[in-house]
Amino acid sequence: MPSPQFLNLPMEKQGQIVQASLREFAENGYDRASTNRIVEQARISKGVLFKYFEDKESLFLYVVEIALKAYVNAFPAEDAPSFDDPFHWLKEVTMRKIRFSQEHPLIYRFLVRIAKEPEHPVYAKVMDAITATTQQYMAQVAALLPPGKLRDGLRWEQVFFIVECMTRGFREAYISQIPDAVDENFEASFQRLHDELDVYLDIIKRGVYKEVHQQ
Amino acid sequence: MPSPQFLNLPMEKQGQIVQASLREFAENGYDRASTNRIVEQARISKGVLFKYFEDKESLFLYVVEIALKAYVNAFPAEDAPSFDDPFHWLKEVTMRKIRFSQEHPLIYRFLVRIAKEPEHPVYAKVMDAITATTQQYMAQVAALLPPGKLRDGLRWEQVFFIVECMTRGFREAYISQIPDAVDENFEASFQRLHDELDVYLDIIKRGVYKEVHQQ
DNA sequence: AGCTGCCGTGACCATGTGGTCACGAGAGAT
DNA sequence: ATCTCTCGTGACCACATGGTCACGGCAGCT
Repeated sequence: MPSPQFLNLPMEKQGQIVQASLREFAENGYDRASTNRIVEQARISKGVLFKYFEDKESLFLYVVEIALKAYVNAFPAEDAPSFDDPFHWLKEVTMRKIRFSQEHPLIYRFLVRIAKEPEHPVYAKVMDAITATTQQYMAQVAALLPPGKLRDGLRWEQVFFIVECMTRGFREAYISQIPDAVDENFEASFQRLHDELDVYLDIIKRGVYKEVHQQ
Repeated sequence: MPSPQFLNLPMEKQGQIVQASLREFAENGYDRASTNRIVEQARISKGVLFKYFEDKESLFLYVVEIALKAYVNAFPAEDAPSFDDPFHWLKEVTMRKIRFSQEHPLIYRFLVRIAKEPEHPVYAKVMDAITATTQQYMAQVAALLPPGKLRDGLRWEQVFFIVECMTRGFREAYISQIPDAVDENFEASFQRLHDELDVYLDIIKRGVYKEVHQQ
């Protein structure tokens, strides 16, 4: 979508523009985001922005593309976790999402913002890409879901649903205001999240399995 | 906040204005909402709207007031449920929220919209009012939380957290697109929700209690 | 009929928006 | 030195926004 001119720019300058756009869109949403502020932040002139991109929407879509690419990269299919229990996998996915939100806070906030604007045309596309990513990540899992472990009447999709709800609330509550830069005691807080998450996943696990999994 | 002029208007006209504002704000959020469209929808002229309300924000705050009043009324303290198990109460609260969202879809969407704009000044106020409502509703519950029922290391606040996450996802998934008017087979779908909700609450209950509660 | 006072009107204002375009700086070629 | 061509500039445009205000209609009084 961007013009060749843009793609021939030094990476640093491309980065400036993308970063400024990400921030502006993340903070204000699509409509309220101002191209004036973007060019100001990116230290370029108004005119050239619209030589690089056809219009505001084109810029937005490009930034969406970048964000999704980064997101997908955080879930490389080749090292999807092997597991003996689907809950290992659920935990791994959640931790990767959290790690992503800490390593790419701007992109994360950008995507979260989009998720709050369902009326916007790209909403469906972005959400599809995101769920597709984790679903592709779980492709092998689907086939291996152990039958008979769940209490009668329960389906794995219900389990996934409740886990997804919980982890979303978890992410929002614990990392709602992430700084732009990575925190210094990153690993320490990461470990705390790890433990806390275990508590909640264990609740659901005990709630859905026939017999209690040994701790 | 509105001028006496407005309050002396026939109720029907007041209703027109409030309804038009609710819809415009619910659909577009505060910033994107257009007073031009509001006066158009409400069939009044631009000038008089700003005689009734000092400015856009004042109108918005008034509408917020109306919405919150309606919400609070949906949780009358006098008939807070008596219970032998906090989960009865959790279920009752959730069902009332769902019922409210079906009986006042416009107001519900309006409040949901606000909940998606944390940067807006009224966000905190609205969220506080909402949580205060359910908390006041549960005042007696807090004192009566049965000790010793939870597995060691678990706290009730963790249980409430996970239930809140689950029920929010539940509401969003099942009633994301509610029509403006109440559905005709209202009670039937309400019963379905009832049953489905039981499944999820039961999962959490089994997950947090020491021994399984008899079904 | 004439006067008064209030309510509602919509053209109008300043401001900010997404987007344009005539201009100029400067590098390379001759 | 001059020409050319590309890239970047920022004043500028039409438009939509929240908000204003001189005006007119009209009910009630004298």
